[in-house]
Amino acid sequence: MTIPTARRRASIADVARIAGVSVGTVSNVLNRPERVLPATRERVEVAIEQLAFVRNGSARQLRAGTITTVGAIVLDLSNPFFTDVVRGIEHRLELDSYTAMVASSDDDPAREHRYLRLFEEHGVLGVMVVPATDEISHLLTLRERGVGVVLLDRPSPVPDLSSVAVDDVLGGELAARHLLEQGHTRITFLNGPHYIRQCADRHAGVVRALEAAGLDPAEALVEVTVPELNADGGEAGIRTLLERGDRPSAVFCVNDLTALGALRTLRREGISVPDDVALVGYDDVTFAAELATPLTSVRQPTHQLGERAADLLLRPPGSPAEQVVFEPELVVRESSTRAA
Amino acid sequence: MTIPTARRRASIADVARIAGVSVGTVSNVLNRPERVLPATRERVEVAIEQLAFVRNGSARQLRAGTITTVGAIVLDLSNPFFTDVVRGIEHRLELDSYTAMVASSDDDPAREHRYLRLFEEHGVLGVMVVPATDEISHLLTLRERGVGVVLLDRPSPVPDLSSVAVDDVLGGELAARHLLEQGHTRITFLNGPHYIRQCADRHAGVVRALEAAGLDPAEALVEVTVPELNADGGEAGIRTLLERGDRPSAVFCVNDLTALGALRTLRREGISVPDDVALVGYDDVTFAAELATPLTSVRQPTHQLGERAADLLLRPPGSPAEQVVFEPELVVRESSTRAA
DNA sequence: TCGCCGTGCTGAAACGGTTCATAATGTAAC
DNA sequence: GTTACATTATGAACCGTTTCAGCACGGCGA
Repeated sequence: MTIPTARRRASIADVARIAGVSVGTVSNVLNRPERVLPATRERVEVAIEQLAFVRNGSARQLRAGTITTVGAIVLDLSNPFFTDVVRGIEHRLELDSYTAMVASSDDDPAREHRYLRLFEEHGVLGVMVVPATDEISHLLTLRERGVGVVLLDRPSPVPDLSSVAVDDVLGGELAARHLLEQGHTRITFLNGPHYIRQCADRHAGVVRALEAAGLDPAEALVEVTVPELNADGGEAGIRTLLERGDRPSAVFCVNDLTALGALRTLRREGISVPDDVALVGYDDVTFAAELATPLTSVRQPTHQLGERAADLLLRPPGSPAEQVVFEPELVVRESSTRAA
Repeated sequence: MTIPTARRRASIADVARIAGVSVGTVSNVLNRPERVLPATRERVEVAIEQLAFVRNGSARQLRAGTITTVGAIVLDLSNPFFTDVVRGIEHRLELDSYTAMVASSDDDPAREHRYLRLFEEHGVLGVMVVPATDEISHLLTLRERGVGVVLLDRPSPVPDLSSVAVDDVLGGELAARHLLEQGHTRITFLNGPHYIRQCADRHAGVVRALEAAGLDPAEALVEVTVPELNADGGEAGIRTLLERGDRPSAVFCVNDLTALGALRTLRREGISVPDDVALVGYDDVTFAAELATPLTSVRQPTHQLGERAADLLLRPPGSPAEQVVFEPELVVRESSTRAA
């Protein structure tokens, strides 16, 4: 058992003493080396090395107010969508030597508040948040207190708050239009509840595509609400359909996990994808292309989403707010294209 | 365009003035409310509310030395294995109201160093690190300076450094033994290069299983080194085999992504899994169970890995170092069990 | 010789909390 | 009425930096 040496960390004063200079000079060596004579600088650097001196970030920040840290809160770090967004954020921050504190709220507003408070106490420059609920007044008051705020994956409801989102209506439209182009005249949509903005928007997109094709959504669209937005939800959705005796020809799933469950269940029932049923997912997760039947999916520019959010946050204070909306892209694979 | 109010954040002195008490009393309200008369406390709380006062974490930490932040560095946040580990860490930290700063090093030692320095400057209690290389002397010196260190997913090479890892030798053995029990007498192993510890260990496990079964590894084991540890690597591995005219009956893949590529390629060549070839993966990623042919895989206790690491880090200083090694578990699914 | 200027360094104030010795006040015991 | 003690509140010292007014010194022009 080793007793950790509880020896106090070396301070700038210790360095100054060893080097035979004043604390001000040590600080200059650290922050404006050009103001210090090379000979003096050398002595200070040797002392720093010798003491293994590491600046105390708290004192530094307290005095200088300098902040190179930002916060990011996403709903779920185990969802590839959000981890990709975070990668984009980190990527952009690195350019300016900023660093991110990352946390997941797990859809829990209380956790979101806890992390926001922590970030604020640590004096972050700003935060990027995927809000757990539609209630964002706390983010507005946070901003009033001087903390930068950028909404992630959610368009801002007020014009003076920056946000970065993806056009989910367009995403739904792309998916539906593709299926219509494949000759289908009736689309089954395995969707989540409409109080989730993404679900409502994607639904609106499907409706738009149907109307553009001269079809009546009341007839041409069958919407099935799945209990969960994952593979089990997809399985349940397909079973519901089959039990009603409704055998779809084209299925659009609100995300790839749901599509995965649908695919599995259709197969087990002896229904071939894409020969009997065309299937389209959403998110284009990494394994979508790797399935036995590669999955057609709507890809969102996750990396750019994060990069742009960080970009907006790092702009000089006083810059006008911006609402950025990215366009999703359809990636066509085997699951929706009947073999020639 | 809104001009952000550059108004200074309210300080504890402001609160004291408004409430008509001293700064010490405000501090007591915040930290030891039971020492303050309810009436006084009330007045202070009203003032806090009124000023929207938020403690300055830097000043707090500078003076009190109190630290409730820890750092975690993993190789790649977009790998589900690591995100699950991080979830475990967060889960454990939450019990004691600690918070984690998370970063990914991308296998880059320079990034690892940069984040470690940042964490140290911010006075973290300790760090949990999946080291990017075998070189860990910087972690030892970091610990000498009073920062807690726990190695993640890597057994410690020195006895007085704590670590949390999974027994990869056992994992390899479990996979191989399972295939042998299915009646196979020759195992093909799609593996990565042995300088990656996990690959070398899993190989050793396979050898152990073969020897235990009385087989000569020189004959019963065919190892194919794949160019990448992902689906393309798996595809390449299978193609190499088939081009040599070697049609395996049992394939063990070093991870699930590799297995995915192998599965896809075998299928395309008209080789059935599991009827013609038994297939086993490693990691038990979320979609392993969701494939058209659900994949047998070696599951690692990722969540526990993270929880335990955080646990070790939070122990009182001076606690003896511990090397924790978890046991992996085989999850048998269709891909390796020939239909009866 | 004197005054002026630029360079390099010094040392103390300030940042915003926590902590602790001390003061003020009230209560109980004798 | 005095002493002893518990309860609350006070305010100054302190944490380790950055910043900045000012000092020492040497060189230069008049």
